[in-house]
Amino acid sequence: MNSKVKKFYITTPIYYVNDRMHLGHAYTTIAADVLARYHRLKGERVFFLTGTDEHGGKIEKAAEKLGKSPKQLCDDNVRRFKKGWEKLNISYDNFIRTTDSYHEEAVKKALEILHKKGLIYKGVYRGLYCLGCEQYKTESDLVNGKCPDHKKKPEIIEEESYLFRLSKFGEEIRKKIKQDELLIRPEDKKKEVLEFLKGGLKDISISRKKVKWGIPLPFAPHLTTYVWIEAFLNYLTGVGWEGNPKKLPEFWPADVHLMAKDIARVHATIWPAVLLGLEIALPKQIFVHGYFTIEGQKMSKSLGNVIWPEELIEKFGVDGTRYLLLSACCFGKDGDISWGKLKEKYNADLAKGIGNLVSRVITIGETLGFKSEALKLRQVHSTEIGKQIDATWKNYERAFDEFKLDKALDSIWKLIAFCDQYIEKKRVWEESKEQKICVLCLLYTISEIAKMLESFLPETSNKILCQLGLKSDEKKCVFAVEKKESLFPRLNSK
RNA sequence: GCCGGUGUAGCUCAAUGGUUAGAGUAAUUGCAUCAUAAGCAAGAGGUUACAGGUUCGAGUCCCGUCACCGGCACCA
Repeated sequence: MNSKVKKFYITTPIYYVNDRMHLGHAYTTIAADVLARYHRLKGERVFFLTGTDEHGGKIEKAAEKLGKSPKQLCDDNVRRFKKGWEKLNISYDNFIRTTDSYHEEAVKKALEILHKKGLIYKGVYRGLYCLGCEQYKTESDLVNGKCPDHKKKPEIIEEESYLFRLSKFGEEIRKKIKQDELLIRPEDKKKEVLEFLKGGLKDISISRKKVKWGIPLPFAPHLTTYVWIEAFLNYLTGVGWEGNPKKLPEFWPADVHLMAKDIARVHATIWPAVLLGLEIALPKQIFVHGYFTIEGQKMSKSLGNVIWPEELIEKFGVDGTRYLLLSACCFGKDGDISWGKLKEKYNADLAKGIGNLVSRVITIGETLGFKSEALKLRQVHSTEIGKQIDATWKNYERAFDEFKLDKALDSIWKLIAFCDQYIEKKRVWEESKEQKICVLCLLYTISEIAKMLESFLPETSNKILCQLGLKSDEKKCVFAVEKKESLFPRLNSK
């Protein structure tokens, strides 16, 4: 393997499989896919990891409710996740399940190491336990000192427990985050984490006595491992780590862990602490994106305002869904969506934007009989259109470097608008001396747009290149245009 | 309650303390007819949540209030 080629390792969180795939899962994963595709396009060696988190009390309970074994429940839901990712064109390199034996084996080794180093020690966990919920509660869970679900006062229970010396690493982690050795983006999330770390970290219990569905602790097999501790390790085992800190996978450290804001804090505390404990390099970056609200309200099943990814795909198509989610807001901030707004944007940007542009240019190309029409690239470079394309590539790449996915899309759409203006200005549908070269330049620009779209809308990108009948080498492009069906049919009122 | 964030055009969002607060979109008007009735252009649209303060100058900094969002460690 050529070590001079840059590598890019990106992860999504592993999703908890107690329920089906929702919009948040889809958003993170699509974003990760776009980034992975972009870096592949740049010729980098890319590894894109996603997967599922399958242990823990919640799964145990959900399975019990359905009369299934936990493993069965996981298998069923994993199938649904994978189907969803296939539908959305997610180009992951590995789908890890925390029940995979290679993961479990490596986790046990890691725990042994931490135990031997004294970073895991035996102690007692004291907590408020609600017999009704069969769960420990925090003070903030309680209403008037009682469990809100069972209206009962929880009991104080002590149980044998193994604790991880998280407290030992707080200061070191704070320094690394402050100095961007562990980069947390956007900036406000970094601030939030730093503020939290100021107060220091407490040791956490990493064993569970009452949860049976989990990885047994190697030094106390009657207890299972707390899910976070083992789940994080997927980022290592997913690229082939076998539990030896001296033998790290070639893709480690991760270039970026992508996630929603709810789990940013644990990723910025427990996970780095585990790595420091194992003396393994920290990931380079944690990138945190926001949530979607629906018409200003939190999405929730009880409000009945949930938008499922499948519904989006049905209405807007796969690429429509990918586009609408990523362009809905500034990547890294919260966004608000509604069916009305989504439809408006679909029509404006996809049907009337890229769809109509491709349609009109292809028609003109066909009318002119472009069955094998060559354009020498040097004929474009010095023109206004060539300059525009160069500028667009620059903006596009700059946006990607800063994870501004919405800005990258913006830059493409500016080029689309430029093409429409150009068509108008040159009146390219009319016969003239420069008509042919103008249309060829437009076809070329559209082929460049298709290349830029590959990361975001792989299917559309393909369809465009197919209609252009593009064959190219370093010096020229040859077009054999053929009109096909609309890229994004306009949606009418409904 | 504590910690952090957000609040800018009808909607989605921009704006290192420095011209007259900008884009896109929607609506309006004019032009165009290659195109999925799509395109181009123009005007209009603002008490920057509210109230005070610092400053020659505040959307930006400080104080307070309100609204919304997230986190608060055994749910993951």
